[in-house]
Amino acid sequence: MGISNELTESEWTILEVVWDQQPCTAPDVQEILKKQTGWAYSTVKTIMDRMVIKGLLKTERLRNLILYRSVITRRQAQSGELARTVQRAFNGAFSPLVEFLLDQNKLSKKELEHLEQMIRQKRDRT
Amino acid sequence: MGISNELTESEWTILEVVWDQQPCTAPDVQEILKKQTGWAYSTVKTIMDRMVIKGLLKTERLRNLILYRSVITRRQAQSGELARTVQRAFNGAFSPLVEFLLDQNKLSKKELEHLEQMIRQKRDRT
DNA sequence: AATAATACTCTACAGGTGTAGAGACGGCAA
DNA sequence: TTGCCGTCTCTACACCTGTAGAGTATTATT
Repeated sequence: MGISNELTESEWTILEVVWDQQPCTAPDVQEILKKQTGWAYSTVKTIMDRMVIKGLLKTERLRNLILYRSVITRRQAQSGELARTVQRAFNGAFSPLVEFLLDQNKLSKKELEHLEQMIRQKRDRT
Repeated sequence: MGISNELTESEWTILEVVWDQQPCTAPDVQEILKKQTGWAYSTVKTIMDRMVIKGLLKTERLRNLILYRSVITRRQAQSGELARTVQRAFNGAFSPLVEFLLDQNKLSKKELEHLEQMIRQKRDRT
């Protein structure tokens, strides 16, 4: 069913780290994000614990440590985010979204070629 | 520069109506959304006034009425939403997004054909 | 064993969002 | 002119999110 809740900016930030490092502790995450965000330890910990409550992360105790893991994969998160965007902004239809991308010149010539190839492959196999 | 603030679900809901009806009053919008959302008049009005403060809507007085208009176009809103999604979930790269769409089989055969054609056109002209 | 270091827990608070009731105000109908 | 109706304004409140300090517990060090 994918993920239904919307992820906040902070949650994405945390998840990126967790996906890379899991299982990991809150201090690990804080250390890694220190430079990028300037968050204090309690900040990171609070967000992570709230994410556990929301079912975004799960924990396991190891001695006196708490190890965090992500419940959803990066792919699931991407999928969810995209689905919501498409739902909200493009009224649920994917194709207009792609047309929109093309229209806005968001893609380079190389990317266009690449895509064309992918589409052809896909099409031939459908 | 596009729109920088993120739109909430409610704001999208309101904007959809305003884009269709502008200039329009808060009671207009409330009436139209009544069935869909069940929002009371004050709810609609409050959201709309907050949107004015945020610069999403603008107002004009006509007699004792307040007429609302959208400051941003639907296209700008879509663009902003998409940009944010791509930034957050796909690390800023558009191409992986489209590949993702293809991978997930989000597009029908017809849409694929259509896209292929569009891409070819685009490519030839770039 | 005493102390330092580390990680965890509790509590707090400001600002944003969803939601809306109650009251004020200005035109229009009787 | 008086009252009613539609519209607006003010105020409120609960919940979520960002942010973090202070205190407590547990482990490691000397």
